[in-house]
Order: sequence, then C-alpha cells, then structure tokens
Amino acid sequence: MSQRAQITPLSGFPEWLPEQRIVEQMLLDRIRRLAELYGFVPLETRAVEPLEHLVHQGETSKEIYTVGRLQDEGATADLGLHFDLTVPLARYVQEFRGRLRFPFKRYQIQKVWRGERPQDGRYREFYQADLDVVGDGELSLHFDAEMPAIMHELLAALPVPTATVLVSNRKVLDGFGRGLGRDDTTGIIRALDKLDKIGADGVRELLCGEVGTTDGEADRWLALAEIRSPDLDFVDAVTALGVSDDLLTRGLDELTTVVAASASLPRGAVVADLHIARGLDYYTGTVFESTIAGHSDLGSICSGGRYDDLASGGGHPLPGVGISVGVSRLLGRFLGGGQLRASRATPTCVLVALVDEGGRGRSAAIARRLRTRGIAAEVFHEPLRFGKQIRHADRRGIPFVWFPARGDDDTDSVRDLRSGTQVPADADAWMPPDADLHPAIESTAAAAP
RNA sequence: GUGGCCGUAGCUCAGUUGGUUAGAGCGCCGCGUUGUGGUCGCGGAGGUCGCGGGUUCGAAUCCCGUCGGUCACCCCA
Repeated sequence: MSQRAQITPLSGFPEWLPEQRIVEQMLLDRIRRLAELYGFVPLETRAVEPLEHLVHQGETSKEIYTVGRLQDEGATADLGLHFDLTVPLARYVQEFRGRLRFPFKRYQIQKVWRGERPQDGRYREFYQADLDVVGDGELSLHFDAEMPAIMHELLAALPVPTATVLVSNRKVLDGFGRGLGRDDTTGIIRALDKLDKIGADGVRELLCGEVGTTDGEADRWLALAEIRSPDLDFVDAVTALGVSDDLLTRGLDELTTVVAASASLPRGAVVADLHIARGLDYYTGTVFESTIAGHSDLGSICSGGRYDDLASGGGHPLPGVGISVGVSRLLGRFLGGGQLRASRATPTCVLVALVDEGGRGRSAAIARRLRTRGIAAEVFHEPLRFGKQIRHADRRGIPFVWFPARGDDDTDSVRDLRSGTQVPADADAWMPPDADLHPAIESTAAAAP
C-alpha cells in the first residue's frame, strides 16, 4: 500500500474535461427543464440499496457493485450501488407512500453503476435521467400514451440528429405466444430483440436452434417482429397473422391508444415496432425505445415502459410507467466524437486585466460590478504585460478582456477577442451580446443544435 | 466471465532484418514584440518505450508472464 498506485484511466468510468462537463451540464439542464414543464417533481434517492432488494428485482446480480467497509474484513456486503433508477423508485414510493401524492410523477437524474464490460456507448458509471409516473392501485393508460410525446420532445431538445421513438407492448408478444400455445416467451423475446443486429436469418437460426421452435412458428414470430408502422396499420397486420388470444387483443388495444395519442406529432416521429421488448424483465405492458438517425449502432438512448408489478404498498399494487435517458451514452458518442463541444472552456465571460500591483483593488471592483449584473468575470492574477493576459483569455475561450482606465483622464475599455475591436465601457452598464453571456453548445456534423 | 487487437512525449503517431544519443506534428514555455493576443521566425522543456522476467555482445524491436486499454460475445442507457 505504500507504493504509489499508477495513475491510469479506469475503463468504463468516464471523466470529462471542463469544456465537456459544460456540455453535459447543459444537457442535464435541458432534461430537467422539460421534465418540470410536464409537471414532474424532482427526486434524488440514495446511491445504495439493500443488496437483497436489488437482486430480487431482476437484473443479473453479477452487474451489481457491492459496497462494504474496508474495516469489516470478511464481512458479506449487504448494500449494492443501484444499477438503474427504477428499482430505487419502487422502494422509495413504498417507503414514502403515505406522504406522496398519486399519480406520483417524478424526474430523477443520477449516476448509476453496472459492473459490465465497458464498450463503445457502455459504461460502468453513467448518468441516467428518468421520468416516471407511479399510481396508487392503478395507473391510467393516459400516462403510457403521454410518454412518446415527452420522449420526442426530449430528444428534439438535445443536440443530436433526429430521433425516432419506437413503441410496442409486452402483452402483444406474450399474448401472441399464448395464442401459439407458448407460456414462456423470454427466449423468443431475446432472439427477436437481435433482429436489427443479426437480421431475420440470424433470428430464425436462434429460434429454431436455441429456443427450439418449429420452422412454422419461427416464421410467424418473424412476421410479427417485422411489423412496423407509423400509424394504426399494425393492428390489421397482426390480425392477419391469424393468432388470437385475449392478452394479445388487450395488448393491441393498449398499443393503439398509445400510438393514436401521438398522431399530432410529425409522421414517423413515433412508430409502432413489434420487435422491441426491452431486456429488463419487469416490463408488463407498453415498452419504448428510440433510435438516432445515423447512429443505430449506438442502441437506444431513451427507453422505458410500463411495469405493473414492481412495487406494492399496503395491499395495493403501485404500477408505473416511465422512461430513462442515457445521458452518458449520448455524450460518449457525440462529445467523444467531437460533434459536440462548448463554445468556451470556462463560464468566464470577461477577464479583467491587472495593470499593476496597486491596481488589484480597482480590477476587483470592476469584476464585482460585472458579476452583480450576472456577467461572469475574473481578475487576472499577475500584472503581466497585456499581451500575455490577452493570450491567457484567448486560450480559454474567454470572449472579452476588460482594461481598467490608466489614469484620471482615461476610461475603462473592453476588447472583443474575436473581432479585436476595443471600445470604451462602463462596468455598471456594459452588457455582452446574449450569445456570449454563457457558454453555448456548438455542434458539428449531423448533430443539430 | 470468454476471445481478438493494441500499449513509444500532455495528445496523435513514426521508429527498417535487434545496433550506438528514441524522432515528428500538434500542444506547452521563452525570446523577437518590457502595456494589446492570434500570424511568422528562433530557441527550450518534456520519455522508467505499461510493468516484470528471459534470449542476446546489444532489446522500443524477439519470447514468456502480468497489468491496462479497446473491440466482439452476453446484456443493456
């Protein structure tokens, strides 16, 4: 332990530079703003949950990071870091049920941890932004129906290319299975979920091989999985497959409600896509996914669904429906790829030059006056020649340098570093252009601003 | 957890069949220009070649191990 540990990056635990963190914070702010516009209340839960609770609520236990005290040698960990925000929500809602109002709409933006092998777009520590609605006893399908519009707006508010929201319903898959005399559809779902990646032939191989369906059954599953429609045509398409079952009918009805509710959005923004299922096993109805134009390899960066059985309190179920935005996944792609960056690497808008040692008070007063009016300002720390002070500002992307008056017959002046123009200015009145007040997100390539 | 590829300066990389003092570009610092940046010119700092062992007169280069990174599988934001 006395040897100093080597400093290396830790795979899967991304750390950004300040100019990148600026972008990340702005994305988080946009999500927060939109969530509040829809009436979701803010929530944060503790980072750890009882291990038993985490493992019990599905999800491969191997992914969970356990937490223990170094001093408790040999002790078995009984706490784990949460791997999503839905399971903590379920626990929280049960615990605080008596003090919450239902339907409980909350948003929650926090880090989560998964012990999986990191890869492009997959991390071990990452941000999720969740929006969920939990009902007491029951939860109106209204909330399922509202989600695609929220997702659409959320994705449109983020500086990424056009996104498509994909919707389906687990009852359709499960009911279809029942109609075919199959109770357990997990293997089927796992295979269908790979349709995009391995294609119809690959899926057929899985179905007939590992899952053990007949050729005929595989054909029907594939026919179902390939149904994709921006309107209600999917109902006829499913019916045409000749499978009937009550659950299937209910699923189609629910999906119809959800898709119909999105009719006012641009055509194609929300698409019924019957192959999506979501891996997490707590989904029971509506399921959501999303794809970004030109980045289908990235996977879904916003997904979720309906879970009727995740929690219960005092004898009633506490059903919920919600979505989760993979903020880190999005950033990893667009920030790492250089398509997104902040207009400057610091919040500072004005660097106030320091003339000489005796001028510290004057420069500090100028900065204070600017800050009073909401303009981020800092004083250069050393009375170096102005060329160096300007260069310091330039390298950090600070757009303005303020030069205090040199004598009684002189006035302050402010220099715009991009144009090189310098004008007389009063620290109680001067304002930068709106665009320069705060750092902005700049995007290149396919990412829209 | 299993398998493929890769570890040389802060970053991106070059380094011949093993050979003498390991290079380039960018970035950084200084000077030209001592109170007005960006361009240009000149100069400078910066390296346990991931780590450990082996082969050899000699290893960044070959071999073994190990650690780390990365991609794929699994699964998912």
